[in-house]
Amino acid sequence: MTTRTRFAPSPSGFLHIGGARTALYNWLFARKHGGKFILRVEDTDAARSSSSSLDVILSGLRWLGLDWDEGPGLEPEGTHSPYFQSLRNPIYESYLQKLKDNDLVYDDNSALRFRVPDKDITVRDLICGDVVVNLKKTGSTRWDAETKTEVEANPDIVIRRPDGSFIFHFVNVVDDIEMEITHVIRGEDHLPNTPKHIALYEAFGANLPEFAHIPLNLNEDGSKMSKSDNGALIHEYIENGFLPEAVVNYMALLGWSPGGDREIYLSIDDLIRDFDLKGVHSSNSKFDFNKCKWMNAEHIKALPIKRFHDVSSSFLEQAGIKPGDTRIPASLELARQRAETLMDVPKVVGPIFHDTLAYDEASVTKVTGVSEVKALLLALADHLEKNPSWKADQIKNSIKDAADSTQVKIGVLMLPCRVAATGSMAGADLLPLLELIGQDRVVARIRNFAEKQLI
RNA sequence: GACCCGUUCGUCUAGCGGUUAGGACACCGCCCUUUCACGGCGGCGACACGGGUUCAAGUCCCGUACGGGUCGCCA
Repeated sequence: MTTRTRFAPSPSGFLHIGGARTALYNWLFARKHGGKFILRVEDTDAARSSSSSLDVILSGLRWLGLDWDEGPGLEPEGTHSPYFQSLRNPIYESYLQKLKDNDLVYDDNSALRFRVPDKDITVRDLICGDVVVNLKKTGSTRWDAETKTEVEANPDIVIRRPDGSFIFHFVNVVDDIEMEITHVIRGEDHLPNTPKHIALYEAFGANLPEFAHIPLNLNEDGSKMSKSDNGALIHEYIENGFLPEAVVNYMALLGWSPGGDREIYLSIDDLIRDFDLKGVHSSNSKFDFNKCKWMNAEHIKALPIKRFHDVSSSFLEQAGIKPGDTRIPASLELARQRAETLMDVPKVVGPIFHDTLAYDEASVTKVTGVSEVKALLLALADHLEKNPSWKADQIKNSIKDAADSTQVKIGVLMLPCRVAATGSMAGADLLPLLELIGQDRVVARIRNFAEKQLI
């Protein structure tokens, strides 16, 4: 039997990191087993659905590289079309009829309820192990959040609203049966729902899929991640210059481990090969944005220059650096060792392209503290101006000469030179950077800085 | 409140009854670099607690504490 997994988001308008990770685990599992990954839109709640909010999810999945074999956006969508729950009502009606035929549903104020069996139901979860629940018992009381008391409740679950629309548990199970899903991999928040789903499977006489409930991702303070939290939304990663492969790498390791020390997966194929539900934890994890950035930097360092160029171009353009500029390739080589995200790239290479520098205050203050700095810089400018060959090693010689003539160590000149020429004490390797900026501009900047910025 | 899941450095984790409890991020220090980084080396730092079982327990069992989840005509 072919392995079939699915990701079933509601079109909320956001692709949350937690949802993305759920999608990733389903995708990895399907790819590992040569199976199919199905995307299904759970839009039974009409009020929350719109095409634009779906686009956010689809584009986020595409950006991550999580391609689906059946689902929206495909032509044709697949053999179980449609993949929007709002379009599948006839299917739900026929399944409802099966329940009616067996007297398993009844009317309750125009809503329909499914008779829950009075027996222990065992969820055989691939990650959490066996979980046994009696729905009749646990459902007979309910916690009222407002009064903070237990109240009597009807354990039978509502599967259809008075307006005829179906409820999540029902459609979820029906679709998973119809779409021949073999492995239901989803957040642990669904674990308590699963006995209900199993009761429904049994009522339909359907075979159970395998269940795997993955732990939740929490904020750094242990609270539940919501869309307003730092790093919570996939499109923030897109905008902030993250590489999809780095985000995938980080997400994969947040709740799963291949065992051993391996962390960096530059190749998605390696990740697919190593991925295993057995390595998924049963405890929640906290999201560490810092480590995610570090991982992104690792991936940037390993990027082939061509692709680094491609993924950086939009960030360079935003900073007013034109695509065809011949200085870009050399600039990128300078930037790659320093960039944690692609947003850092224009910051690092900016001084090569722009003459108007925003002098960093702390850097200027530091330079001001160097004794006789103005005279040093003017002497440096003179030596650089006389340089016959504007290459990195020659530039170094000029700086050395300037240091000799002013009787300081070369190290003393480096910082003022850097700040004068680039605006900041932090930046790329200075000599090649100066080479790329060009002799006239470097000299002019140093003189200008000495006259205008230093009092 | 009931039910369910969980608990190894601050964080992500390795560990599958016998380990000086390993790695990574972050942090600190040193080296490399007459610059910024990268890199290298080192430091700090954890088995929630209490009972069992066992010659031996982070590893198995039971409690307690703590964290999370669920208890909808949301998904």
